Amino acid sequence: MREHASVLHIDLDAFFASVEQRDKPSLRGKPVVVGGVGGRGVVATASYEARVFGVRSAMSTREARARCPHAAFLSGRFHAYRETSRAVMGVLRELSPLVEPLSLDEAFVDLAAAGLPDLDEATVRAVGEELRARVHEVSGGLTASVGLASSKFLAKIASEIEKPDGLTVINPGTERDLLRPLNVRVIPGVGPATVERLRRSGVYTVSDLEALDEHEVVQLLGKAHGHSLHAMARGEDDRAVVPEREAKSVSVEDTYSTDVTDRELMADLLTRQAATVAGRLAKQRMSGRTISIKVRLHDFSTSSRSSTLPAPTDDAALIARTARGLLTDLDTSGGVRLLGVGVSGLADWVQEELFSDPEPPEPSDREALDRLAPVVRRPEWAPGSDVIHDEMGAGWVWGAGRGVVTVRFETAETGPGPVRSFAQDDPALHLWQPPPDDEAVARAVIPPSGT
DNA sequence: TCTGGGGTCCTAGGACCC
DNA sequence: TCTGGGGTCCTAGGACCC
Repeated sequence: MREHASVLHIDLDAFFASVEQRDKPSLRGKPVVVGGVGGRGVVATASYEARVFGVRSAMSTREARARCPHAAFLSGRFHAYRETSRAVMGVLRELSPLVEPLSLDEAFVDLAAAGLPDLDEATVRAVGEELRARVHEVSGGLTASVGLASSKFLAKIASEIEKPDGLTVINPGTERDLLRPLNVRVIPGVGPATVERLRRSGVYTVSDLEALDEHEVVQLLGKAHGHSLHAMARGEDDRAVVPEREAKSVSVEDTYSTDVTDRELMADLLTRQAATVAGRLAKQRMSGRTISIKVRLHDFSTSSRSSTLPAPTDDAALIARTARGLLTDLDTSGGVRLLGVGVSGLADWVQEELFSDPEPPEPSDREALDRLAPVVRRPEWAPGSDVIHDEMGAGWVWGAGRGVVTVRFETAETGPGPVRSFAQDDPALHLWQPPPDDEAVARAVIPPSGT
């Protein structure tokens, strides 16, 4: 626990809707709802004028329309939101090097790293107010709510207290009294399922939770969750403000306005999503080993399937082929409302382990390969021992499974080359007859249009 | 015609290895 | 015939957050 209220949380009020009102004066003072406008859309943000009618985030757009038919329903201009967000985050970073964005409209700032002369209440309050003014300025008139406290958890609660367009400082020492009467739902990580479990144990408020000993909470909610909730109920939270975090996955998903029943169409949709994911990976100079699909059926039940490749890839064709292979596993006969493709297990694009294990063949191996004669196609390929070879160079078979063979190419002249994928039964792939005491070696004869 | 899209983290079981 | 005990990786699902 810090001795000063040096963690700042800032939250832009009704962010998406406010940007729309900023850019379209005719919407000012009127109910605005930003979100999915189609038949299966949900509300991302409602302006305060729309909230009066009971419109809330995550509500279906259908219901929002019923509650507030005269609101403006907009699908969102993420480019504008991102730009405004960038300007605001820039202001925060002028204040302290330790800024942790949580989303486009929210961030923590560590004032202990801001080089302030003092961190007493009057100082942090003044800093918070000045920040709100600066944000108003650079964002073209948006309002923000700011909370200041001795931890992330409490700073976030603080910013809610005077929302919108307000500022609250929770002074160190007063945290527990402030928390006790609040609903357990205020604790981060307590969602509907946890609320229900706690309710069955007669726990409604933070003070109820505080009365339980740690063992009981862990029993009820599991190790990690129980531990952190027990601590937070006591106002204990020593999580640091971390400025940069590496992405762990990249994914795309789409809900269709009507359920998809045609398997071929599903395959096409997955292929397109794979291309989108591959594009994002390439843009971030990342690649990943685990390919996942997500399928939501007509009844909203959701399944996922994943497959881990031997080496990271950002290749759209390989991601697509793997994704389509994973779909084979699932019964979609009732129709599908959502499909998604994701890649996780991310690595920087050029990473040593990509090339180091198993050892790529030495250039001299290439000559050895040339002396071998092709005979038959191989029914399956052995990662790590089969070698594929064509005019691009020599490559090891990295992965084989689910109908796909991945090959990593490398030559002495060009160095490490791409990871490419082939259908396991691709007629272009030929087995080379190994010498009597040599291990199995393969050769790929790839047409120019290959992969 | 209830219920988005982008993520993160945790759990639990099985495989596999030493 | 009587069978340990970790550790790590992988998969599937669930909860949660904005």
